[in-house]
Amino acid sequence: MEFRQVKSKDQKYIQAFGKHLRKLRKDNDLSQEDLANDADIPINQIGRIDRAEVNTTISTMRAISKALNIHITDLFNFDKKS
Amino acid sequence: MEFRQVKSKDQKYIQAFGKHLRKLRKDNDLSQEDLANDADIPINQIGRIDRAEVNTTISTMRAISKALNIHITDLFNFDKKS
DNA sequence: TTAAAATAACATATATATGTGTTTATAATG
DNA sequence: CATTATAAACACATATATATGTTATTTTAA
Repeated sequence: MEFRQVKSKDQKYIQAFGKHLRKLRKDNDLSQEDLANDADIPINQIGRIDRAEVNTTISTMRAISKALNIHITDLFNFDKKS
Repeated sequence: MEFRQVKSKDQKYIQAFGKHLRKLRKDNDLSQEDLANDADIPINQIGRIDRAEVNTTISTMRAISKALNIHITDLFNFDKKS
């Protein structure tokens, strides 16, 4: 598969999303593995979202937000303007 | 493909998401076709989201929220508790 | 330098996004 | 009521991408 980034025109947005998720995770002192375990998703998937390799789905976002004990919309709080 | 629903354990959540999207769309007096045109996504896709046939992605949600002139988080406002 | 964490590089099943055409439902109108 | 138009649902098919898995390499921290 080689190094990849999401192809979407929303690449920058998805990068910001990943960066924000990483911050939320680190603020909680969680490793990718910790969060993956808590959210019950594969370890690698967290890294892939962090690095904007995927344009993830509602259910994955929901699993992550639950694991972080935040509302799903908090995952988008990096984006203060519409 | 026959009648389908998302298989995710978040099926109910995704149904609520779709129902909420339908309300937002109708509040703006938009047909599925109108919204699809504004968001530059296929006509059918709006209906599929409405009916919870898909577990949609960030980029699709973003396209829709832009077309509705709302913030992406508003698509989750049906869900007041975490 | 050792261990832990994260990145990368493969591969694959399943699902999203898309497209086209048909059928059904809803609304408007003569 | 019948008819027409519009909107939405349904049924099929397919390219691409997400989610997943495994292993190896690199980075970071202890």
